[in-house]
Amino acid sequence: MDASWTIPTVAIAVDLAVLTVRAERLHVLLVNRGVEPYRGRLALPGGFLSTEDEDIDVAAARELAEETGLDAAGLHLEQLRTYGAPGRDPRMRVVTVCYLAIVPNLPLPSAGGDAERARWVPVDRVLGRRRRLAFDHGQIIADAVDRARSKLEYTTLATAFCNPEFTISELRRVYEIVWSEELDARNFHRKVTGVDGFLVATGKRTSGNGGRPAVIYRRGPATVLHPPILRT
Amino acid sequence: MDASWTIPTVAIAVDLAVLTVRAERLHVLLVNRGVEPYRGRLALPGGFLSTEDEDIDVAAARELAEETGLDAAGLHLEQLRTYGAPGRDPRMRVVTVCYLAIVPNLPLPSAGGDAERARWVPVDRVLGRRRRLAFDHGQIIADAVDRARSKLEYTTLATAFCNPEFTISELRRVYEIVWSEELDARNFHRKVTGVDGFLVATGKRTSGNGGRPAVIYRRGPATVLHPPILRT
DNA sequence: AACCTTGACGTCAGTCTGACGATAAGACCG
DNA sequence: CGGTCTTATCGTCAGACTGACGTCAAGGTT
Repeated sequence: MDASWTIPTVAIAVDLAVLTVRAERLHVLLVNRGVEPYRGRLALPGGFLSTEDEDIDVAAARELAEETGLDAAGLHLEQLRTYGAPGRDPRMRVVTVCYLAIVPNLPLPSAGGDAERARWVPVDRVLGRRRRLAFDHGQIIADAVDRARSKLEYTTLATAFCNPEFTISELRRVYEIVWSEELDARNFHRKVTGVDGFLVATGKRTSGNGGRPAVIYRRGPATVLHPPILRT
Repeated sequence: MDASWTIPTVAIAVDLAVLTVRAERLHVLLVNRGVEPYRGRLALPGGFLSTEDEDIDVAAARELAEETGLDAAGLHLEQLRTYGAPGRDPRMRVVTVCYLAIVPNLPLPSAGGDAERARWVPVDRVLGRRRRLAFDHGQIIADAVDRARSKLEYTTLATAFCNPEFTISELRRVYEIVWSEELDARNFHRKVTGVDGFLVATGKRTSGNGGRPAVIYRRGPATVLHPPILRT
């Protein structure tokens, strides 16, 4: 470090891996890139900091709102990892702070600027190398799915895939689809109702679905699962 | 975003939360800051990227080597989180990518440049607000300790606190000290020897410690614990 | 040799788990 | 209206796991 050394500065981007369960499959939100590099390829939604002073978490929430039209408040949004290998963007040095967002199966309000290019893509179609994504976004999605899968075991994250009110069956379908594994409905019911603060009964019941009406729950105050619900 | 908008760039720093167990307590490596801001305060070791092209993971390994004299190869080094609130550094906008390093209880080779100012500080003295650290480093240490505590449950991370060869008692002391919780030696022995690929016996035994010699183990190929070793 | 210390292994009751049976409560269909 | 299908909820039971704790092994110390 000689006397003429100055602190190097780089561009900071924020990318989002937005996951949801729809049509019995795990999906990730992707956009078609309209500009070089990787023009025409699918990519994670994201962008650069809007100003030099923007908080990173705020930038993530802003991008989520811009790309999905959803308000970040109430949705699950957590930092995933930062990807900073040189050369991952051919234009310039970019360090990307990636976030994992979990949203219920809501219709994307396709109004708004960038959101029109956004679409849901099944993750197995992305991870199976059927499509090559822009940058290192394939790896990022793999990391995001790994994180989500393992957090289902130890936290109440699964409720973030559900609407505010949901049944135990809906919650079980989340586990089954994210894990790609069938679960016994009776044992699952016993486990989730046994965890203190996981589920809160609303008193309401479903109707009209054919079959015995299910009790409708809301997510409880717990954030970690004691005991955990482990994969086999 | 008007036409004159240009991509903002910020300074990227890499900070390290290096944890070890020594003298029956969990310690974190801290340095005395020699420059403003926060001159004279304790801070996490770290620094800016050396060049605009340096990989972030490489920068973390380089800082670890510079500050501890240890070779990052063989040590546990994982990304913890990125802290990017504006104003966390009063000089300029800095985004810090933090890493969690776990090292065995080795004497710090105090040779080398920055390492002379580095010292081990018990984490409970830091977290108890007994000392105010520079920047948001107190929060970062709290996050690092949380991560370490919870990874002991589900991964083989505890072996990273041990020398390459260790006994089950030494491993148990790691759990007890990191968790601040006493564990039954007999049940612990049963659990760790029951996990496939966690421990590999070397065939050697300890001697001269007073008491029955202990079998010496080496870490096995497993990285996750099935079943986990849960806190109460 | 008696005793202390630490490690390794056993016992046992209570709990949790997975596999699966039984019942409840609706829709659908003749 | 009763039979049947579907889905939800509750129960049963054997095997695995857990925590609490006893026993023996194998070295030092006095």
